[in-house]
Amino acid sequence: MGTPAAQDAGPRRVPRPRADALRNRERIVTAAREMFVEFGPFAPLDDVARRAGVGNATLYRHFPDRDALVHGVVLAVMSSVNDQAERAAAEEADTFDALVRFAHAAAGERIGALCPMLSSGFDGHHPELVAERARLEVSVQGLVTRAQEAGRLRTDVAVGDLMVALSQLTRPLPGVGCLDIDQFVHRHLAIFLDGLQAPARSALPGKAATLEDLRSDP
Amino acid sequence: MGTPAAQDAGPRRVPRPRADALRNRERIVTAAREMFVEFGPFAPLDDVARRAGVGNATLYRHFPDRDALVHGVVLAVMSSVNDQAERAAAEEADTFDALVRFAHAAAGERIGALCPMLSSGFDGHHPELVAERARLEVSVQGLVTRAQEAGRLRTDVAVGDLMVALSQLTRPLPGVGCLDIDQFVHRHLAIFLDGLQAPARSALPGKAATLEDLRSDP
Amino acid sequence: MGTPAAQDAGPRRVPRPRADALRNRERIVTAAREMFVEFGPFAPLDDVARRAGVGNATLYRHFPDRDALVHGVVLAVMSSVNDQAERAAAEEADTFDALVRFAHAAAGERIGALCPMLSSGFDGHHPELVAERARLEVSVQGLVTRAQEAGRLRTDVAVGDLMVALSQLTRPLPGVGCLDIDQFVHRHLAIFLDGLQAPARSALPGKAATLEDLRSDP
Amino acid sequence: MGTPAAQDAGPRRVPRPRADALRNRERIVTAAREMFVEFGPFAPLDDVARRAGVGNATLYRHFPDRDALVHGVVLAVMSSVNDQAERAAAEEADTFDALVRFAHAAAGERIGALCPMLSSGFDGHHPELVAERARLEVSVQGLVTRAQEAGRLRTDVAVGDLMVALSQLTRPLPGVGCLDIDQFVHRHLAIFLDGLQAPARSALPGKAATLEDLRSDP
DNA sequence: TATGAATGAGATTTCATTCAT
DNA sequence: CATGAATGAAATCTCATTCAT
Repeated sequence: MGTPAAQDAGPRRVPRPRADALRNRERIVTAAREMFVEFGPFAPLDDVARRAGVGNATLYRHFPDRDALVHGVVLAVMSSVNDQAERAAAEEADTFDALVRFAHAAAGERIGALCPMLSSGFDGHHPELVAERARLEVSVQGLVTRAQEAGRLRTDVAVGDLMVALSQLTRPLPGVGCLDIDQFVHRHLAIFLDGLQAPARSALPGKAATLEDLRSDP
Repeated sequence: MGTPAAQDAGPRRVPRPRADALRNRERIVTAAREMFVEFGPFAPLDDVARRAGVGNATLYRHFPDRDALVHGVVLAVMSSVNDQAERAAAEEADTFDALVRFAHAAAGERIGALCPMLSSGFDGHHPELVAERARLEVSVQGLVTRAQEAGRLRTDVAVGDLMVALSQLTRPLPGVGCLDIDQFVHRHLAIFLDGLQAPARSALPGKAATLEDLRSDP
Repeated sequence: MGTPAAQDAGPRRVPRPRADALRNRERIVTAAREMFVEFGPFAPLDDVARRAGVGNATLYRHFPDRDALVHGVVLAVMSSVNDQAERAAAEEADTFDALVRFAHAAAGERIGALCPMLSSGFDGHHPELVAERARLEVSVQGLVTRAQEAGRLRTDVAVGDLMVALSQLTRPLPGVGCLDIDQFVHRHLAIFLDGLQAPARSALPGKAATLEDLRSDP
Repeated sequence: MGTPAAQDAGPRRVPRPRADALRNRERIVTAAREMFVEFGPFAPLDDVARRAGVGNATLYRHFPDRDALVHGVVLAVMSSVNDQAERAAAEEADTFDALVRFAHAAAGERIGALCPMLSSGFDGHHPELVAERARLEVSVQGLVTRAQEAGRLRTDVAVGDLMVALSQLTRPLPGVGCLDIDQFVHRHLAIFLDGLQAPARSALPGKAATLEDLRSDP
């Protein structure tokens, strides 16, 4: 006490998570992400724990139930996707090329695996999720807006359309890899992106999907 | 034996299914199709039976296990889809319009629900399935070929590309209807179809998917 | 159809539970009652099922969760106790003797084992429970009232006092039979019953407990 | 070694427990006593530790397993009860009044919570327990003997009867406070004490319980 | 020493499938 | 043939206890 280190914080309140605990949490999220991509969001949690190399109860310490784990994985994927969006915006000269690069990068991040996770009990109002969505607003929405202003992207679509179709087209098929969908993903994405270029050949039914529409319970 | 009734078949060989048994089978397939669309291919079979209004053991009499039931549903969906393809080919003058009409009709038939079913243990060599695929060969393949020959469809895609993307884009989200995907399906399909029109704006990665590629275990 | 048996009931609605199912249900309740007496209301349900000689899932078919099972056991015990009360009232000449006989009989029925069960999630408003309590109202309340009117029972106690003290004094000690409480139960009950005889030697603190006070959530 | 400090003990033999360790032990026993009264003797030990405001491992340092903790709590309760007995004997003129006062005081000390604890693996021969029982012998046994010699207490009961009935009548109902038993405890105790006064109205079945009978494994 | 984290064993509950009426 | 009931295997989750910081 009285040391400089003790000044800016109360005495050992929230005593900084231990290094090994952080590493375990990381490993669990990684394992869960892989398992969910491969077997869907109902992969046995014991298997997730085994793949992460921890006991099952350790998993439950970090994530009290499946929904919490799904939440963690969704956050991780969204974060990666946002990273990709920011990188694409920064490094790509042409506005549509940036979109294309982002889309294929997001496919690589297995963004399609998010879809089935959203079906689980899911709190769309969780602060962390709201924050990550705000980041998405800035990055991907930016990509879309700039491409539209440059006349490179048809104006009857919105960012939600891009995200949903991107996710659907890249959704994995849970279970064993009979009919490996991955080999087709980038083809179909390319076709869809072609369809996104202005001018529109056909009038689109329905209304453009905004980010708000992607909220679980609006 | 020897009686007129026994002429075309041995005694009590295939004793012609009773009318109520046939109706039960039909109701089970219908119920299973709805449940699989709503909850995915792992919906509890007892629930399927309850929705069909029969006892669970009756379900098991008609379909010895889940795979058999999935098989039945897949056949039913493929059959409906083939019907739609034949109708579109017969009634639509423009070759690409026929494709468009077929695609939206197939989306209405919930073809996307097939995807997760293909993950189950699935015998791609089953005679009925082979037969239905042959019908697909004639109908949808015909739509594609004609549109390509008429210069209305880019030539670097194949029928497998259409079927897979069509299925993926229309896949339902299992669970409660948070984020109702259905409202977007036809939009995204329209965009994808725009992308399918010739000439191609971008070179497609990978190779075109044929019907053969859609076999579960190639 | 058209038979007399089919007249008074719609066609096979609520098709009368099967004999073996009824027997199983009975066996489960009996086993649970024994286990709860011996190990308390948190005895493993698998053990209950094993003692009943059925599979665990059979237990869950009859009683969806522990509370339902506890409910069933409580009903069974209350029913037995009510039987004892009616018999004592019918066969015993002296009004206080009837109370005494009932109390010891109820102790033999292990009424004390009810106490810890009431701690579980427990629906005091369940119709069956309400009915059984009404029966208690008639029988035990009758015993108490008559004894009081005959001047054989102090008038500053009520039926709730009797039931609670009777239950408490005869509560089993869960776990192995170290310190076998059973050998003392009837002694202490006799002393308490002595204290119940008029005239009161001491003023009682608090207010008399009615049957209403024994409702879980009043 | 050889230093003055090491004279009365070998080097670092029983190095006198630190003040904070003692305080922790105290807090753990208090918390455990409260939790056991409220939730029974199987309250999660992590919860006990949390209520005590210490880490779970600290609890395990002081009490290697649940039985050790139960042992500690039982000792604490017995000690309090003995205190009450000595005070009642010293301050109350009438011998039966002393018993009455002691009984109600013991009820206030939650002596009833001891009952379920005796079900746990319990070493009745532990020296500390033997010592505390000896103290009980002197204090409560003294109260009983004196009242009997004064003709104020029926002679067919023994101190074990008093202790067991007293404990049973004041046992708490674990779980949430539906049916709050506490409001009735002192009523029933008063009735029981009335029944304890001489002369006996009824012959008691069984044999009087001595302190020896309360040993866990006789 | 005190602590948060980790762990495996066990309890509850669900469900695909078989049995008996 | 149709049905309700029964079953075991597996999944989720809890908790007493040990480990490492």
